Amino acid sequence: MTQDRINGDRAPSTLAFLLSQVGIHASRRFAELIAAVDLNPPLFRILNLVDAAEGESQQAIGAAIDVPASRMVALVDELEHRGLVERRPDPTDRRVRALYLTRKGRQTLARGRKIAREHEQALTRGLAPADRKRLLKLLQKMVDEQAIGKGVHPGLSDSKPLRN
Amino acid sequence: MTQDRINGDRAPSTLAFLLSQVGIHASRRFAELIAAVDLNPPLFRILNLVDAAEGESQQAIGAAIDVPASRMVALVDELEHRGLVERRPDPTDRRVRALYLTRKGRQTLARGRKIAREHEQALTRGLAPADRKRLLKLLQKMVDEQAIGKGVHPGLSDSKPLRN
DNA sequence: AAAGATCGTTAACGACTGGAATGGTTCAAG
DNA sequence: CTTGAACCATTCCAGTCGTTAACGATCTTT
Repeated sequence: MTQDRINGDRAPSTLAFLLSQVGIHASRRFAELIAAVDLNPPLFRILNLVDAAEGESQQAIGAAIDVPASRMVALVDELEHRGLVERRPDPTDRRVRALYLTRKGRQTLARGRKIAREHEQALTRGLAPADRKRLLKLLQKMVDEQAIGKGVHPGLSDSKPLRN
Repeated sequence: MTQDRINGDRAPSTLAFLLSQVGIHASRRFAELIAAVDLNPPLFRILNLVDAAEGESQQAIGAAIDVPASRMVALVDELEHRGLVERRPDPTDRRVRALYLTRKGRQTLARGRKIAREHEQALTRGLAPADRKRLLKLLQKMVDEQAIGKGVHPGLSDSKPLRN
């Protein structure tokens, strides 16, 4: 095979670039793994949010992860069709569709979380515990200073092949 | 404004999640900045590659960053239309379109690199030099162990608003 | 010389998103 | 009360992108 004679790595590899590479890799990989329970990152994220705050409105949850209302509809539809989440009328506001997890939803969420943990391990495999801790702190610091949103990022929902 | 009563951050914030957040943020932000010279990440990436290996074929360069041949066409078209890159016939293989930077291409590349440096600084602002170094090493280690490709990731080409 | 790869290109299809417009509903002001 | 602004959920639509498949031209291997 024609070796990649082209030097794709000769660059000093800036932090910004590395961060992008690793971050996107992490996302993609997670998307692949979470597909095992028929979820994609946004869906999984929503399940988590609903669990953390049951009874909230779609938009409230959408706002928490920067997902526009119009998109939330389809996402929640999906979740509801699969019987993972329920839309119930809000007793105090008839406009609102309060979200609740179903028993099945909790099960799926639990399985998803397990996958997330495994992903975490796989990703940090090769890093000593001390390193992990350090990395965590450094990243946390960056997030704090960069005012990085906590949204679900569009375009990373599906698990692209990711040859590897 | 209705405070986001929903706890979007109560999660232990795993390394995987943080990495995704930060990485995607870095990509998005860079896309915004590089737009100042009318480039998007893939285009900038290609410019860099061509500079590093002038005279290479489109596909060779595409392979180096995991961009399929069919996509390279449009990308290089764009670059060529703007007069940043030239397609020249390859003296030894008439199928090949060897790529070369134009004077203007070099100028734009230089400007893009400056932007990249500024982005790097902005991103790591708040991190002590020692921290930066450590972070760099840790990430590098992860990349090595994860066999992460050096591709340009689809879906992150344009600069979405990224409220902030 | 023939068959099988390879390069660049084009066309077609499908996937995904966000914005605008629409009922129904609530809330605040007068 | 009554009226208008703000708000929730939903539908529709349009623009963006990227991937696959097929194609001619050209090289290479046998």
